Formats: sequence, structure tokens, C-alpha cells
Amino acid sequence: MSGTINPPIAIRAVPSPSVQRLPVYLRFLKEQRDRGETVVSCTRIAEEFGQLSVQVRKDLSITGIIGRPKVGYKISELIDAIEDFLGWNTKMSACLVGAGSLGSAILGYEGFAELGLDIQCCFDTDPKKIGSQIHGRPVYDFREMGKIAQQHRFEIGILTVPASAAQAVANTLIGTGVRAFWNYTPTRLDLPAGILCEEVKLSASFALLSSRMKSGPTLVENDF
Amino acid sequence: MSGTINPPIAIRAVPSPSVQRLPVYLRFLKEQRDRGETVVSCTRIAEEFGQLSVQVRKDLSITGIIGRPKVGYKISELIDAIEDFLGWNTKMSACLVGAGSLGSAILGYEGFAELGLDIQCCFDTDPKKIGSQIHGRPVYDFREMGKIAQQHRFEIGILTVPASAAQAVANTLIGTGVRAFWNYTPTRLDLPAGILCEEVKLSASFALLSSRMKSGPTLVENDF
DNA sequence: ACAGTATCGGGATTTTTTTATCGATAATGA
DNA sequence: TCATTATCGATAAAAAAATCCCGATACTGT
Repeated sequence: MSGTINPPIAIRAVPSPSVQRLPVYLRFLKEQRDRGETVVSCTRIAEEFGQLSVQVRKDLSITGIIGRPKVGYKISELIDAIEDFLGWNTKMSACLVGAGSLGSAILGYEGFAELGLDIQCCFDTDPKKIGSQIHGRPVYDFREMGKIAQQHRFEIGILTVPASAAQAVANTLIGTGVRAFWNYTPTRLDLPAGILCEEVKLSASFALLSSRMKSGPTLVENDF
Repeated sequence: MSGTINPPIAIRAVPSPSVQRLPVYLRFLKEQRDRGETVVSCTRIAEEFGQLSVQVRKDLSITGIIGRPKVGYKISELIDAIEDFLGWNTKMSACLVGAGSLGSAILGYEGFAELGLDIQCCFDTDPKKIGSQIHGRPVYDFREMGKIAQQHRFEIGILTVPASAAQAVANTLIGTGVRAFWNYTPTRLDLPAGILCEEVKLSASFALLSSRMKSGPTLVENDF
């Protein structure tokens, strides 16, 4: 096989927008399933969300699901396919750092369990919180984070600390084997290759809203 | 002037991705200003965020700012231009509905004041909360929402209620003159034309993270 | 059995967004 | 003064995403 050139394989990258729409469909599908429905078409889903059926079909296709013409998809299969694609059917262990009001809110949202996210504990510097529980999760001393994280081998770190602390926290957690961050601070982290980070930018979301409010109500469309 | 055709004006729509990046730049610019800097170039900003300078320049250009070759932009002007474009230099009055843990977290985040968002009060059904204050904002009885909102004439409604209540809350608030929603519930609202809604989809953000974790660390790039 | 139809899947087209290129401008330094 | 350089702004090209189109398939009703 010598002489072969680097494979010109068309590695079709999965489009991010599609991935981000999957959870929306997933929620709807589970609703339908719980109502006793067994099949659903792209047309039906698209109608629900004011989209085009083609886009829904393309989005779903990235999971590898195959449907049947004139019928649609089997709901149970489709749910499995999406959860499988997103990795939501296997638990990922996580710790949360910074048990302020935002941190507490995240700990209190039961919905995350559905995403396979298993937040096992949190860390904080506040002596009044250390030793207590927040929404059922123990609060540990921030100074022990390195040690405890080493033992637990968390896969994900959820950052809800003040912006100024974010980088240091990330560095420590990377040392313990954490390989992905869900970053709620407005800080761009400097990370080694292979470490993932997804930033939650609420101000970006609000920017879209407020800039559209400025342009006046007549010109604006409501997007997906 | 009779006989003229409908103007073939190329109404260049403002790209959403650009709008969403503006808050990131804004934060950096304020930092620089507070350090005493007076000018900044796209090259510098791009370097800070691991982007291309061309993209930064394009993003900034939507605000109408003009810079000087070999120098860059005057920071104070640029900050003004961005805030102006986003509408963040005029206060928008808002109310929050649903003072659970997420609602409280939002009320507790001082950063929103910088976005021109003025959350004046919140509404809840919990008798233990009604009459109290959360992070300095009064909690009113949910049953009085219509009446109180009518008086205050809120522009924005922040929805942190259970998903099942979202549509009804929205309907009531629309009746009182609210024209935009910042929707933290996983519900697609059915809204009349002219009413805006921006959804905060944390599960979409997590979907991106977890799906990339699944694909293995080697293939993945860290995006902006 | 067969026509009619809703839906899927793949490929083509269009639109949007990102990235590259280039001439013009203003500062710097010889 | 004049060449050099960093930067801007505009335009062009490329890449990504959304939308359109069409043949194939499987159900429905006659």
C-alpha cells in the first residue's frame, strides 16, 4: 500500500446548529412518547417548531436514524438515536465549582440528570456553606478540590466561580483528569489541546434580544 | 417620480453571529479602558480571543464605528458604538416571573445591569416568598402580576417559571404591554407578530459539549 | 391490484457566514 | 522628505448552513 496519498475522505463535519437543535426535538419526542404515540414524522416535528421539515430531517439524519417513507420514525428508536449521538445515555460525572446563586440554581435543576450529567458535589470557599448540602450535593472546601477531584476522577467541571478565578480552577481540575468544562463565567480559558470547553454566554443571548428590540417591532422575525 | 420601481435596496441583514460576539468584545474593551488604554486594534482583539482580525473588524463594522489605519479604534468611541448598537445604554425595564433557584440566580447577577437590563421586581406563587425581597427586588404575588405589570409597563419579561406555565404568563404579560421575552423555560411560545422572544437553551450548549466529548479528544477543536 | 399521496433520502441550489486579498491611509523612522 | 509598515475598509472567494427539488418507498383507499 505504499504510494497511496493521504486519503481524500470527505469527513463530513457534523454541523453545530443541528447538534444544538437535537435537544429540542428530544424533549418533544419524549412528550409524544409519554402520550402513547409510537411514530412521528419530520413534518409533524417541523410544524411543532415552526421549521421546515427538510431541516428537521437533516438534523435527525446526523444521528444515523433511518425512517420509513409515508410513516416517519419510530419514536423510541429516535429517542435512543439522539441520546446515543449526544452521549446522554451514559452518565458523565461532574463537579461544580462556585456554589453562589448561579451554582445553586444549576445544582437545583433536575433536568440536567436527563442529559446524563451527574453532578456529584461542589466546591466553595465560604465556610458557612462548606460541610452542608445544596440540593442534595455535598459542598466541599475549595482548598481540597485538587485532592477530592483526584479521587473522584470527574470528567466535567462546571465553572460558576468569579471570572478572575476561572483559569486557576480549570488548571487544577485538568491536573486531576477533567477533560471538559462547562463554563458559565465570561472568561476565555487557555486550555491545552484535547481539553474541551463550552461557554454559556447569557449576554450573547440578551444581545440578540435587545438589538432586535431596538430595530423596531415591524421588521423583526422570530427565529427558531 | 412616478414609474419608479420598488427600490432594489440591498438591506444587508445584520449577521446574528456578529451580534452575539459583540458582548465579548465589549467586556474586553471595558477592561482595557479601565487599565488606561485609549486605542485598540482589531489585531489586538483578535489575538485576545484567538480569532482572525478580519472577523473582528467585520463584527465591529456593524455598529457603524470607523477606525484609523495604523492606529485602530478609540476605545471610548467603540464602547459607545457597541452599547448603542445593542441598546445597552438605555435602561429597559423588566420583570422576572418565577423566583425559584434560577430566577434568584438571575436576580443576583449584577452583571445584567451593564446590559441595560433593569429588573424591577419578580412574581411568584410561594406565600413564603411573597412580600419578601430577593437580591433587593420585591417579590409580588403572582396573582397580581397582571395588575402590577399594567402599572409598571415593563418592556421585557424574564421567564423562569415551570415550562407548563410559560405560555399563560406570556399571554398575560403581552396584555400589559410587554414586547419581548427572555425565556429560560424549554417551551416554544406562541406569540403574536411583533413580540420578540429569545430562548436560553442550556441543553443546546451542553449538547455541543457532550457530543464532542463522545467523538474523542483528538479530532476536536475549541471554537470561539 | 392499482392509483394517489405523504414521507424519506440524496443531491443541487441558494443563502449566510467566514476567510482571503488588496488598495488606501496614517504613523514611524531613516 | 520619503520609504516602510500596521492597520483599516471594501471586495472577492471559500466554507458552512439552510432550502429546494426529485426519485423512491410504503401506506391508503378505491
